[in-house]
Amino acid sequence: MKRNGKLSASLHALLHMAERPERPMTSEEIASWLNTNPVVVRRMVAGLRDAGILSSARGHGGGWTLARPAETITLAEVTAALNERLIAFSTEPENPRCLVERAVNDALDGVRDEIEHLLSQRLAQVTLADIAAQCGPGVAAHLENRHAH
Amino acid sequence: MKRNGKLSASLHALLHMAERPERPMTSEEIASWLNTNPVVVRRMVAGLRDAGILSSARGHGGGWTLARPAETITLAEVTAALNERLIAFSTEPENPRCLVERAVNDALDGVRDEIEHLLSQRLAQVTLADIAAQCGPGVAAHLENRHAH
DNA sequence: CTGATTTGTAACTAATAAAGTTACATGAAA
DNA sequence: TTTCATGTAACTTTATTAGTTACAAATCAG
Repeated sequence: MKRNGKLSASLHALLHMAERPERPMTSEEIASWLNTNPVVVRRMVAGLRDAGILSSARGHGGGWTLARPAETITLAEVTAALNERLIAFSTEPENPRCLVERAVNDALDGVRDEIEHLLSQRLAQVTLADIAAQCGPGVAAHLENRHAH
Repeated sequence: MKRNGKLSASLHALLHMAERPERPMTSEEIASWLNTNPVVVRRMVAGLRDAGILSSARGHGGGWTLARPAETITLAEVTAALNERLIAFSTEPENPRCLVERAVNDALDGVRDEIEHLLSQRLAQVTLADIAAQCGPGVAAHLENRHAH
């Protein structure tokens, strides 16, 4: 998995699950799609389970399944469940007593809050089903070609 | 300097320069404000010089000065000059032949482009002078207190 | 019940990216 | 002509992230 690739990787996994909602998928399978290993997958999607987006089952025939229909899962929810900070600039003070630094960081914090809010709104407009539709109308008919690794 | 702290640090430095536009400030001085060292400062602000925001002078009495008034320098320009990517999620493909992954990354790329544009618009509304004004009306009268390290 | 299978997690290791450092060249002023 | 400053390349250090190993806990098939 690429660095800072958790959002992309999670969505990738969720979409494959959306294609076969009836069948639980193991961390092992998911890991092979994402070029990573099962433990990383479990760690990554643990938040999605806690957020009620996925359910997991242990043991024989276990694995991961969508906890609700793809139409009801927005990218905003997925993003929030991952606890990733998407806006990258730091506003940690280097010297808290400097008023100039404080003013700079306050201004940047304000901008970040606004932009995170806008980002969240924008991500809330897209569901997993919307992206699945973008895979092309032929995709549903060619399941076996979707992962030609 | 903190990680991903270049935007904050650069603005911090620029504001101190805006306070004394007549006097060139050395990389050494700036570095001490930012808790870092002069070479890191030079590297960081090189882009600001190239963008016409700062001018530099070598030798005796040299250093860095604002190339134009603080009222005309927006945060958007500063951000662009730093060549930092502020939206942090990766959309590098893990497996380019997977249509699902492509659809996910295309969607995310679209969102990122939109948000980066909004961010840039928002940052364009704020000038260095605006932030200086936020330091409080008393600041100009107490220059010596602004860096009580 | 027992063994196979799968998630859950802690602890550790490796890779990567970012900042810091050293070294030295270049240019300007005293 | 010495001192002070930027400019930059090469290298080192640090912090973060991903990857790995190891093992416990749960579930199901037989």
